Amino acid sequence: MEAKYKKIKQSIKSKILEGLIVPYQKISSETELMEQFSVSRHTVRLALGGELVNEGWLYREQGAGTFCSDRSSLEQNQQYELPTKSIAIVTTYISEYIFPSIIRGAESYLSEQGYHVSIFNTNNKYKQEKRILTNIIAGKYDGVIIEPTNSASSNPNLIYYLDLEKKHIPYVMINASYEELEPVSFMMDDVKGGYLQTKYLLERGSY
Amino acid sequence: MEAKYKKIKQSIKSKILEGLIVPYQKISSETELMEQFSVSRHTVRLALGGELVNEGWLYREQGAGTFCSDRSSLEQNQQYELPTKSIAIVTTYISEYIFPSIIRGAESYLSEQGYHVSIFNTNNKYKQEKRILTNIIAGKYDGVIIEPTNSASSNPNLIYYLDLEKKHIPYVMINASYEELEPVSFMMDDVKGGYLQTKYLLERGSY
DNA sequence: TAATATTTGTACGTATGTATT
DNA sequence: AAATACATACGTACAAATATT
Repeated sequence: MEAKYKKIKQSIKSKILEGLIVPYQKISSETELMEQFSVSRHTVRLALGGELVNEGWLYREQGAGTFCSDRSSLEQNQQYELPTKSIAIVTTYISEYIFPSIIRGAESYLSEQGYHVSIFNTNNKYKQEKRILTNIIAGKYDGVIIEPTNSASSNPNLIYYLDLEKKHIPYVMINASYEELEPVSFMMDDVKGGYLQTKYLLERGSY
Repeated sequence: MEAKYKKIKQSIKSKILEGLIVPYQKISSETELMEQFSVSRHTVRLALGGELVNEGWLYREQGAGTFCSDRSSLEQNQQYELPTKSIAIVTTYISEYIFPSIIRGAESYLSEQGYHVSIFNTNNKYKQEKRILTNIIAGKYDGVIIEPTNSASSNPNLIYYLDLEKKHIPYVMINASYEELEPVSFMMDDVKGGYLQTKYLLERGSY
């Protein structure tokens, strides 16, 4: 570590680790560091602009100064939490006629409530529907609006719908209903329907 | 992205993403890059020595040269548990005018490729945008098409966009771009745009 | 083996631009 | 308006590691 700029880096890094520099605190300016370490500005910038910024120790604001980063959020990088509430809307084909109206109806209510909307299309294939359902059941979503695959015939994924019920994940069907299933099941396809179904979904979700 | 060194960075990054430069391949020397781009050595080093090395795109060996990193091992560390591929589309208001066209353009291509589309709306609020971005970073998605919040001003969530880059999650911006960000960044808002951006995203995703 | 050339690393100087205070 | 602070970009020189002759 004979390089001058590396000594400066280590000095600053140490102060951060020791708590002598705390998040959002302004550190010495480039000019001041030049004097403190008796080096050129180029060397100071070599020290500041490299890893210290890139690895999240410092951040710089042109005209303002160089500041200590708040690493608390960054260190939990592996621990990104899931968002608060998400509703999944599953359709057979996203480009289908029902799509825009359902989405608009649902979104106008959900956005008021601070929910997220995730949209999936099954391509009317059971395999995809299964994958989506298992994904939803895994716990990522708090409610489901679904247009079941092959509405008319029996659905091999019924077991997953039953799982939804077991997990108390409220769901609403559009354009279909299965006799085997107890739950909230409608048949609607317009804007008002989207809104009402969504509202219903959220009310059910609060038990 | 008017800075000379940023253009050089982007040029090199693109060649890596496009496969024109493969892992362990030696790239042009600093002297050659000086001539190719008609800039000083200082500017070349500004381009090479920053994020490109720090984020694992390049590695340098004194006396030998600058080489393309092998990122395959790095990427497998952030194991995607997803059985299938998902693309997230983030807009400010789902009901906005750009939404239907973007969705249709994107979906028409994505459904061919067997991808899922998830849609989020930020309500043009940083807090929601942050929640969505952290969710995406958590590894559920393989690509992002995003209309950034408050396109015009600086975005406090820039750090999460940088995280996207670190995690090598390809993303495309619509209706905005930030100078602080290197990557694939466009400005489009029609159906064809949605299609092209999506196609681009998938091609980038296959490195 | 030895000398030379190439390539990246460190460090200095200077100037101007841009953003903030 | 002026001062401060970081950003970009030109230049030079020499050191250190590697590659080539």
